[in-house]
Amino acid sequence: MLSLHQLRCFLATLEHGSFTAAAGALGYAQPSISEQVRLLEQQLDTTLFRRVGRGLVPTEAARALQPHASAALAAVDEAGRAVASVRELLTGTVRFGVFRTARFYLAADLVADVLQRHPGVRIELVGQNSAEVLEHLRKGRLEAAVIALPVEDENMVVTPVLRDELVYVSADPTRLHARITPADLAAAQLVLPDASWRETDTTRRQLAQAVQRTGHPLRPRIEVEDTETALDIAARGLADTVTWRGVLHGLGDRLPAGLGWAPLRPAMYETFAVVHREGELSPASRVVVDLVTARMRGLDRAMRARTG
Amino acid sequence: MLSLHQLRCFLATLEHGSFTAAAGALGYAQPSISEQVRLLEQQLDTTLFRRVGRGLVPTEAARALQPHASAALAAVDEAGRAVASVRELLTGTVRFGVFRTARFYLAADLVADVLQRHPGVRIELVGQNSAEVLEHLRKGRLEAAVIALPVEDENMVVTPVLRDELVYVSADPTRLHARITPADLAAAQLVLPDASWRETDTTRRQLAQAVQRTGHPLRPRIEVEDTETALDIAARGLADTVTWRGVLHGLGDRLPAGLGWAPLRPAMYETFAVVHREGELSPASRVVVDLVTARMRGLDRAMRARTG
DNA sequence: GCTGTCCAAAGGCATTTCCTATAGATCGAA
DNA sequence: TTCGATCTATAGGAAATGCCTTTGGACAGC
Repeated sequence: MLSLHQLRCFLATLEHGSFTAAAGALGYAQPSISEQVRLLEQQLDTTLFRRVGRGLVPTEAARALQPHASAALAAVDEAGRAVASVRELLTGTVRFGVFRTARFYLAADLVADVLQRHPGVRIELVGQNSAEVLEHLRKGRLEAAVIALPVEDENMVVTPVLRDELVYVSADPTRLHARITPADLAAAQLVLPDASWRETDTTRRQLAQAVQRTGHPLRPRIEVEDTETALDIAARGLADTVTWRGVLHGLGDRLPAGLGWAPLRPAMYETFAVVHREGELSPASRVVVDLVTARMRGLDRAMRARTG
Repeated sequence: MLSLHQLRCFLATLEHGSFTAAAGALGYAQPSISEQVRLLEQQLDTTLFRRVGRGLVPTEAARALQPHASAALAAVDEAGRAVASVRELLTGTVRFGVFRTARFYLAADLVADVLQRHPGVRIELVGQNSAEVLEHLRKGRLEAAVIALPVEDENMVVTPVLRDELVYVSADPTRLHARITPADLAAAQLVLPDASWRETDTTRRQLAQAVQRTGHPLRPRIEVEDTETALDIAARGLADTVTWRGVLHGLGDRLPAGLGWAPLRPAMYETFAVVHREGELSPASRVVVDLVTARMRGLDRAMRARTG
């Protein structure tokens, strides 16, 4: 089969006009070049140079071959550069898994950070739900992610980065007394997000367990997909909801007007962790992992400070 | 150094999703593919596939590499086809050496013939002069040619194809008596072509030898480069000239009006031969050699018939 | 005719390539 | 959970390839 090396030797010979000169240019001995070109001629079943006296004269076939040989070498060159560019994070796509409500914690700031450091890259933040993201990690479709614990997989490196607390949210101040108990939750008219993931979502399961201990099922009056939709509905006074303090913190003044919150007792926590498979992480993922870790931990400190 | 084989293995792996499948497709054992891809990763200093469980997941680097790898393989493929196409005479350039006045013998018909049989080829008919063309042959810049004898080179295959006779040409009928002798030539006002080649041109040398035997030098009154110019001048009555019967034959009714011709005594002949180096001739040259041989021999027969 | 230059051929060493066999890991099904 | 099928990684050996040095032959220029 044709090889790049043969083409290189051929082009050098064409350029320098002799095997000897080509050998000099490429740093080989003359017979090596001679052999490579002969092999090429044999494989192409044609004569590339007429051996006349002590010189070589390229044939028509050689002239026909030249541009394509150059193109092949150029493509390989370009290939190396393209890969290097991905390796150096100059181009390419960075994929990172996130839990559904990550946007309230990381917002666009994470993306801005990455883009500022690596202006050429594309970013994909993928993930509908922590369980789904974990599955992607297991299947290798994602290298790293930030998701809610627990992650029961010994092949994963799990780095907890933020502990958040579930709070009760209502537009009615009278319902925001000091301690909201599971019994209160069971009695309340609730709107809950993550309709499609209610079977696997860890928040749902925590809530359901706590309420069920009171002898009642968790039966939200309204189910929606999106956290913000749930908050909007709560703001209209149609139902109360629960959400993470981090979400309220992240929304800031974009929180629908009129909403207040109160802690649950016993408190319910969710821990988010940066997760990736054991072994080497690609530079791209490394960058995002570090940024996310730093941001989430900063947020964690900020929220604890406010509580304290 | 990056090799095509590595790229082939890489692309097959990418396409089939596993080393095993790629090996099956390429007809190798699985470890061979595995090794080639590992080598490629090593040389590119990057990971192309994440080994996850029993499958492979291409990385961003792999996606960046793919189009360039394909381009390289395509270029090589194209190279092979281009060479094959030259080999099969579908395209490419046919270079053929001709003596200066060949156009009067072969005219455009030769070109038309070649083009009709091989519509893709380019044709170059090069040559200022037989001596110059012979030199090109010796240096290997030309594969084959049709030139005037003698060719004193034992490495050349010489095939005589046409014998032509030098004739005296004048616009004055009184000077066209039956036999033009060297003495007549010495006395005549002559216009001769091939001014630049008078030292090497075989016609000139033959003429000069014959005239010098009469004790006079050959001193043409006028010298021009082109045969047709010489004939034009002769037609104006400014001087007489000599030329080959084949030229008059080839010009046909494009011969300037008013010119007549007479044979020389003793007669002077020039033999044209198809000449090429010993050994294999490229298919392209073979075609032209055969065509020229046939045409010139046909012309030779036609001219002898007219004489007889 | 002599000399320097170039291509071709031969022999030998080192590397690469490819194979088989096997071990380790994982996934899906029983 | 276990078993079997499937895939990758590794090891070791055989074959092929690549490259070198040496040498011979042809040619060009002095």
